[in-house]
Amino acid sequence: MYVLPCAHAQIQRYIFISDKHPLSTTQSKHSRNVRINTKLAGESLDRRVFDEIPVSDKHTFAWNNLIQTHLANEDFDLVISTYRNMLLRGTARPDRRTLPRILTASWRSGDIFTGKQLHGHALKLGFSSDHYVVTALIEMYGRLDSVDIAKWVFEKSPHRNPVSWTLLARLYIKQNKPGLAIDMFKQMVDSGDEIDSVALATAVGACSMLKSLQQGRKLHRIAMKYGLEFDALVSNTLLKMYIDCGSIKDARAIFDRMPSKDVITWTALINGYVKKGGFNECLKLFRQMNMDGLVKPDSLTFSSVLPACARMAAHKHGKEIHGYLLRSGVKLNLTVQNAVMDMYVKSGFIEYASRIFTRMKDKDVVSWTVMIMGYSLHGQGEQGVHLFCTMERKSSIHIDQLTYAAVLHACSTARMVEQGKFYFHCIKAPKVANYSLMVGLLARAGLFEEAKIFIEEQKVERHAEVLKALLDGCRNHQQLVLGKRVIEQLCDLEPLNADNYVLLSNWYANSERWAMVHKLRQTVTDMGLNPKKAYSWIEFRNKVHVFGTGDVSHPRSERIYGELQCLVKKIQDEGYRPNPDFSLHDVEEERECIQIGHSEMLAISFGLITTQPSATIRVTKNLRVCRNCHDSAKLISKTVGREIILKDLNCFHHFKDGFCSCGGSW
DNA sequence: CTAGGGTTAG
Repeated sequence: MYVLPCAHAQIQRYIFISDKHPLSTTQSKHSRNVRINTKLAGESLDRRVFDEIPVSDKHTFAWNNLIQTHLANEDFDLVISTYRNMLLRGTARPDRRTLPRILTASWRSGDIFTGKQLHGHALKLGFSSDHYVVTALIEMYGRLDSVDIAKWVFEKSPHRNPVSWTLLARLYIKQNKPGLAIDMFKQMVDSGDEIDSVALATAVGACSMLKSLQQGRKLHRIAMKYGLEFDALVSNTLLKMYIDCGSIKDARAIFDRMPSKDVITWTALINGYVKKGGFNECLKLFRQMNMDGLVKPDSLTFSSVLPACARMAAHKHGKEIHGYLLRSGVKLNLTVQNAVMDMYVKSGFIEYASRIFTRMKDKDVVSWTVMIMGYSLHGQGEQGVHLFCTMERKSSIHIDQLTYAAVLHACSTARMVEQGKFYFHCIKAPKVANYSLMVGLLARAGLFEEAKIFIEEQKVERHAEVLKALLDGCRNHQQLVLGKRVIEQLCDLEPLNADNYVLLSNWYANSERWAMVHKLRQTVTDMGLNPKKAYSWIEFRNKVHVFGTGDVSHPRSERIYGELQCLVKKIQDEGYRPNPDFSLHDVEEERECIQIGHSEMLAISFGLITTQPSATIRVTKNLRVCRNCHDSAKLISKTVGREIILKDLNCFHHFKDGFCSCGGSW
């Protein structure tokens, strides 16, 4: 730490003014050091006061420039030592442009001691009402956790300006008190002071935190009144505010009205659509942005659009965007690389993801998590657990909830019950997702008693997510009695979720209790609920072809059904028999439909007739694949000699040579 | 020659 020369005793008095001065509380310890160190600073200095330093603008200008250079290089210690030398030489007085720079250096290097000395210098030099010096002081105290002093300086300053108001509002935001930040802004408006775009944007940002659409709209009106609505900063924060407050419609409205949009504008809206699940809209926007050609996407834009591809498993779009990313010259930072990796994992190309992962020099916790989860999703649980161990051994990465969730998932996939328990106990404050994974792990391994005890002990029986994990186990192990109990608990817990009644209805249908089936169906209709519909899709020639259950709307329907009938006949000749049990099936329309009309089979059939022989078929389904379709797909992969990759709600099924990567549990 | 600001991945 540097100690600044405090030449005159008077200066020290300015720093440590009195008991009432807010600075005084933490001072007593330091004041002795100051005196000792002041002596060390040099004999000659004791005789010199700021007043005796000649005023020479030319010299001060030179010092300021030197200081500015060091500041730009982030050499904060050098900034402070240069200032020290400036004082020791005594040929140039610090001016109102000098102090803010030194103050910046002091907070940037976390040095409040120097900051407080500078405060003294500012007073002595007569800058206590200079805007730049005062705001630099407020910022310094605020940044160095002396919020009360920052407020004190603000209150005592004779002229307040938008910068000082904004700094204070930001202090409230940092303390997670957005309401007070907005109050600050309102006071500023009421005080009649001029307001500017940064102040307004800060207040709008506080609305984002509050998620208050009402407050946000008020600020929007103020922005319009002051003619700041289409200031780049203001309109971008308004756009983000509408997204954070859940109104993508308002966000879109301001976007459409903005006369000029920059990369942040586009990225914010693209991201807004992704968060809402509007993946197609997001891709459309990304395309439009590139077609317009006025704005180039940056790494943040790519990091926003890639997850949309991942979530849709739109591998062709994803690959295309990856190619565009490489050609664009955008820097491949960790975030983008992780997003690319995840896109490949989620669209079925685990081997591409793995290759990128291996070549990455720097990996962070997200990179590892994506890859561990990736292996698990693709049925390679052991690989995932192995990778987790490697990570623990090789790097000092801080493992968080999501990483543990990934390794628990991998243990579940690999049926590694003991390891799973071990990792679960490593989690410091487990979340519901972690409990669910643990229940899923036990249930998948057929340890239903243990799962029940676990649920009771951890008191998580009131979480639908946990019960659904248990139900998945029941489904895989055909535990009809327990399954029904779980379904009833689910109906109890989520009475407005139509899917639970579908489960129950299917259970009754299986035992041919049609009265109950009709009653449940009536209940769903009466409550105005909509059970989920199943559909599957496949990309072909840059178009997504979507199929519903029993869908005959596709132009090539006849051919699709013909091919399917042919294939089913073939596998039946080889001994395949469908399973009549649909008791725990979770889509009603599918239970009723003949298996040949299930959406995943239609998509697979379409894939088979449209692609090269031996090409891999990639299909995605929005819900879980049905057991009969699953078993048929295994046999079909063998009959036609093709790999079929089917992504469903929970995982990827790689059907090849009559086997599936999921090992029969999903 | 000086001050406060907006978009990103599991």
